Amino acid sequence: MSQYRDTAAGTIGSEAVGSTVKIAGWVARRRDHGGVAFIDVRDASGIVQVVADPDVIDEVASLRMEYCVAVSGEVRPRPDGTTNPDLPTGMVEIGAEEIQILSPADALPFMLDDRVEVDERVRLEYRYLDLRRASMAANIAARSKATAAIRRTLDDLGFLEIETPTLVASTPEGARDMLVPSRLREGHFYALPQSPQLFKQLLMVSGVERYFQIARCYRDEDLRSDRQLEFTQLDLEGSFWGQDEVLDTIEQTLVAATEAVRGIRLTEPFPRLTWQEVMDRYGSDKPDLRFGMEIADLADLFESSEFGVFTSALESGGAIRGINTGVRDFPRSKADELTELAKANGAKGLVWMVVNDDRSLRSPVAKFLSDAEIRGVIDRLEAQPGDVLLLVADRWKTAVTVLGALRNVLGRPADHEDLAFLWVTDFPMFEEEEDGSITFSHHPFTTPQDVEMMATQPEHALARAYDAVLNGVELGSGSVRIHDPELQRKVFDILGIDSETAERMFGWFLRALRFGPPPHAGFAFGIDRLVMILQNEDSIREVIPFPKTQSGVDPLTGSPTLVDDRQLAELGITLRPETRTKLEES
RNA sequence: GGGGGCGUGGUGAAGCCUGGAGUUCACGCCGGCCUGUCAAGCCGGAGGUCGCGGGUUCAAAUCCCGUCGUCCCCGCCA
Repeated sequence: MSQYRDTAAGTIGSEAVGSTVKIAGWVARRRDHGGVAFIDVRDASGIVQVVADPDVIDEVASLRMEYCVAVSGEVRPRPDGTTNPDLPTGMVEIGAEEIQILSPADALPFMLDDRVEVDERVRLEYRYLDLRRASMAANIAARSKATAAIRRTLDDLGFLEIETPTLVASTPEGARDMLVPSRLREGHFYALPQSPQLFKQLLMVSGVERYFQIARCYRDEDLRSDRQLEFTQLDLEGSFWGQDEVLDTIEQTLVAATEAVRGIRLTEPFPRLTWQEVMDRYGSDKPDLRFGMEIADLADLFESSEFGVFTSALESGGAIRGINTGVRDFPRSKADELTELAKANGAKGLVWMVVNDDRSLRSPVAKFLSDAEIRGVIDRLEAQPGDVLLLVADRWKTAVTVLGALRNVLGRPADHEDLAFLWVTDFPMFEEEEDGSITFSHHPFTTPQDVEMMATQPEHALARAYDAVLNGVELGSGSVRIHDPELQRKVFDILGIDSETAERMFGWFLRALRFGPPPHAGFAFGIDRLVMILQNEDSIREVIPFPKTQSGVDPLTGSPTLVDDRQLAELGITLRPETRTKLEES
């Protein structure tokens, strides 16, 4: 196998008894009994127990945790009563004949088992040690299995894997660009791609027809447990395609990745729900379908109510919606906490009700409601004694999103043992900004479902855009692209982008659309997020070997760093005075 | 930009609310004993500017203010 070893430690079983093996790896544990010592040697394949006599092998006394060693010896069965059923190699042990210390290790900054949760900053500072832990090694392996399965699937379907540039032109739309100064053109900047979007569309114009890429993407926005400055997407595009071909193909990659990582075969096709439907039923465009607690429309029950909060909401065109959160303790403090949460999500207030044994209600608003209204709510929400009901009367969007947020807080499973994939289709074409202006909800190259509607009632126009969702997490999105320059111009027009601006920003792309572009559609989903959930982790950082902290710092390498003034000079860059001052102060 | 949690020997925690000597527990580290352990065991030892700065007080890990780091969330993320 190599000069250092001929056998993988974790693969040694009873069938190897009697043979002489040479293994190499790290000292995971050392149990020194004086007259005999046990050394657990770990390599990438697993752990095997080495037994050594300190009187025969001098090295035993100096072995410490995480020393890198090579051991040769005879595989033998463990004596009766000393086998270890928790270890795949637990029926055997290696009687050491020679132990060679390949390299020693300093005392560890933290223990490499999963017994205690070490501060993440320290883990990142010594990430190479952190990655030796079984759970992290498993995450790395799972990620590799997932991408391999995706590549296999797409290769079988005839896709070409094609790289696109990572030094690209900055565009003012979308997320903040990560910028790279140009030395050859002083004062000019490249941007790192937020996605290969326009390049993959150009490849369609080029006649590629089936493209994919496992692409690194960059967005200079604030970090979260599911967001890093750089992340990896499966990016994919197909010519002569509509939505169905995209969804079917992406589904195959997700099925293959899940099977590779979890060993389970998902049921296809995944549920497909429209944006309107998931908003109405779950109050989110990325609903978690692992639990019910669906939102009910209660407006018709209160049309002639005496309760002003409800009637005024309805009179102003709003909605009254509610959820049944089931039987739970509901002290005043909980009610206050949920009300705060509702307000933080934009609601004016939250109506809570607890169903009494006699099917009356314990609620601050009970006295304003008629018996018929109370019966109506209980029936509509299929409430039983003890159930806690939550109602919001507000603008439709506010009512459902608030209840959606409450639903997640109250019902979401703690882990990702179960998997609930779904498609959300028929997204709105545009959404309204806080200042009332209109912006695209996907990206400006998305085909509208109805051109007429888009022009006359853009706020109600739907797009041929769709998202993949898993366990309440947005995996990714895609759309049927515009391949008609005239239609593209209309979309820019509605967005308030005049033809001069469009020409300046995307002229090179619009020109390509004048050379016989095929109809095409595509998708991209986050590999990090997918593997995170498949591996039952709550942070994307657990499946990224070398991630950054929330402030964008890598504690291992210290990046980002200051650079030499000479380097800045070559780029024609001077730091702003206020920046210099800030740096000098710190 | 905003809200919240955390910061105590190398690691993890308790102590903080209700101020009174760096106190405790587990892991690790160093030394010793030990021939069947697998989180080995037993005995002994070393190791801390309680993140940093300021304030209150006779006295601050503990109370107050600021600051830094980190995590979670809102904004942001076509």
